[in-house]
Amino acid sequence: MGVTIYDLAREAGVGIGTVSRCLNNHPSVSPETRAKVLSVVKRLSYQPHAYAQRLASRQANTISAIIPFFTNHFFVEVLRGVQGKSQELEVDLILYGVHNADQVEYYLKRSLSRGHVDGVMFFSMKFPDSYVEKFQQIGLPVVLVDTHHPLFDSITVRNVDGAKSAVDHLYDLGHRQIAMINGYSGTRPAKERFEGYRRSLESHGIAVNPEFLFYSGKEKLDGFSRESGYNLMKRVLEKRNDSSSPSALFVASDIQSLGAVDAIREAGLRIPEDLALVSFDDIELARHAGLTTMRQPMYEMGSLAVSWLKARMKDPDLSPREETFLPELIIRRSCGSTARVTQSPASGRGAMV
Amino acid sequence: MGVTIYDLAREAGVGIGTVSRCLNNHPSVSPETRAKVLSVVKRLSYQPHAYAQRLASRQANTISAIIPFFTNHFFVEVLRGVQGKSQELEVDLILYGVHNADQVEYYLKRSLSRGHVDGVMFFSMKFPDSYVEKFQQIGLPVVLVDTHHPLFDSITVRNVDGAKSAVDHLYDLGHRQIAMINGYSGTRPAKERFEGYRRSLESHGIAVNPEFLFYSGKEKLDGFSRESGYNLMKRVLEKRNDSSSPSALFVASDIQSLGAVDAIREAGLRIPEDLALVSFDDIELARHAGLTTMRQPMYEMGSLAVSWLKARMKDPDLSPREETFLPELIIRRSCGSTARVTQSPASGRGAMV
DNA sequence: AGTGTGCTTGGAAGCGCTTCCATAAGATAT
DNA sequence: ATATCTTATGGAAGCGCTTCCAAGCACACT
Repeated sequence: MGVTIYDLAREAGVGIGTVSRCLNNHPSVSPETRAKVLSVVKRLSYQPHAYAQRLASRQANTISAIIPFFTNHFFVEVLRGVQGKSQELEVDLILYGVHNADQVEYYLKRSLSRGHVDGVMFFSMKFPDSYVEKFQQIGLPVVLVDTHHPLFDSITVRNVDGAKSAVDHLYDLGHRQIAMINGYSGTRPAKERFEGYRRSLESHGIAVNPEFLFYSGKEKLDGFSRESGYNLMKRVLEKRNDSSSPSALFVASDIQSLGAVDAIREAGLRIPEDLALVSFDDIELARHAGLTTMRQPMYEMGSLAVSWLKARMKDPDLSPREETFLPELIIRRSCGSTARVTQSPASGRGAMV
Repeated sequence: MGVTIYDLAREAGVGIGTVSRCLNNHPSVSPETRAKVLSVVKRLSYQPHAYAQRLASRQANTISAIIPFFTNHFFVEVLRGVQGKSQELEVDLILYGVHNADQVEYYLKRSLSRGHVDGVMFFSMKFPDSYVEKFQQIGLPVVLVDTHHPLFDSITVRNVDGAKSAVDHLYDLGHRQIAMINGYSGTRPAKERFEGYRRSLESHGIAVNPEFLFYSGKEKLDGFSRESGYNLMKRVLEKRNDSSSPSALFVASDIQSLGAVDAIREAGLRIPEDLALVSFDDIELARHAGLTTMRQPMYEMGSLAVSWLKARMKDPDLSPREETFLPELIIRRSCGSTARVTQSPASGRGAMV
């Protein structure tokens, strides 16, 4: 069906080796021969057979990304970075979107299939221990993003420092009664973001008030959902009439913050006058909703993952690297700060809150 | 490096043909032999070499999606459908995200590479004429989504009918002065959505008032952007003090609608009391912002594209099919209708407007 | 015993490349 | 003119699989 290098060789009156060398820019081909072959290539509109190349050259020029799919916008943004860099580096990207836990194993197995991909990026989930050894054995490069394992490269965000900055910001605005709404306490982000909260308060000589801590249970998305934010906020508001009530809230994720906003409005309270809010992630909705939040450099993380993977493909014996990104405080209206940092019309405006 | 079927054959004391047959569930293998081989497969933790399989079997079991990347949420949702179905059908999905026009050709060429992919999905952009013939020649299946070409399968949305429903809805709510904010007039969506607007008005005996038509220029994203919505809305408001001013607006896209909302709030007007709004797309932000809009069944469109591609891969001589999806009216607060259709907490609540 | 039938099986051929080795043809040195 | 080195080339081998053909075997039927 297709035109092969044999056709090219016959047509150009040369051998297949020469044709191959022309196609791959091998130096030892005379200019005339090269020109002759390339003209035939054009004339027959030859297309190389990707899998034959991959089989013969023993590399796939393809990487896979195993990523929880579109549960929130964090991943969209990360994926953008991954895709951008893959393209720049001219590798194919196979997308494995995880919707439920079973799929993780399936995709890992699939990636493991010899020669299928040259490397794997694994996002935001616990890398199953049972597969660590398999990957090591086969020597298939792995880069972890937003998750960690000592034997693999990993790119994470500094949740502790980020959370501390968020709470510091509320403190600097004069707040002393700062509550926290968190996700499920068994998750790393929840633990680390609480730790940042704790450190900020302690550094200012404030003791953590257990009454001010609101954790979600081990529910859908580990509590990092709009619903959980809504429900936890209700509980915060119930306690409001007690002796000491919080004047500000640090919410562990933007998506929860959105739910919290709903609950606050229902109660007829104003943000930030009655309750100031700072959250975490900087998903797209946060910009729209005017949430002050800690931005994770998502695009950069995705992009870096691809670069690292490529590096590791070249030199598989590199020892594991780690990179941590520091979240950046994005000031919008929900915190009540007058110092607006972001100035673009789309973020400066943005509806309500 | 890896375990091959030769290793399996030697180890199990059978021939390579038999091994291959076991692996592929070929019927003519005795149960004992099969069991023996499979146990060896497990013991050596054999992994097939994807590209060798693909080379030998002459099919890639892979499809590619060429898609404008994350310019708006339409594509995220479509991609979700594509990914979900690909997984169900066990084909690999290569993602080609288009950021600028040059990449289209590059990706088409890449997909064309013999044996690389078994089919291509092409989204929301004009399929370049120069490539039509090439795909036909090679016989590589193509499915078009949100765009059209007579020689290929295509899945589109009925913009005209959708726009008509949107405007009908405003009419039913009592509005007679209905303006329209549109994207760049050279694009199909802009043309078709205007056509629906026109038909609705005419069916109610209302003449189209040129003063009520606001088109963006050929700017970024063909005017389907928040900025353009903001700017056009400003122009609408400037004209507001004239003799007859619109009481409602049909906006050609949610994203423009969001900009329009910004402008309306700046002017101190209320939605829907002073100005009712209906737009098009139902991106995620629309739900949050409480926009009444025409929902496109994005997930379904993506999913169907994969199904069709698979069908066409089986039977390449199918004549081109077309499917059109009818957008669905999603009533939220921006239109002022009291008949709430959507009741889920996340959509019923949702901030402002 | 002879012939046919259906089920299993082994392994060669072939998918379209890359790569290596041998060789031919010049170019340079002796 | 001969030896030596370079440079350019042809094509076999091999990547790991699928598939097809030939053949072995057991059994049944004349």
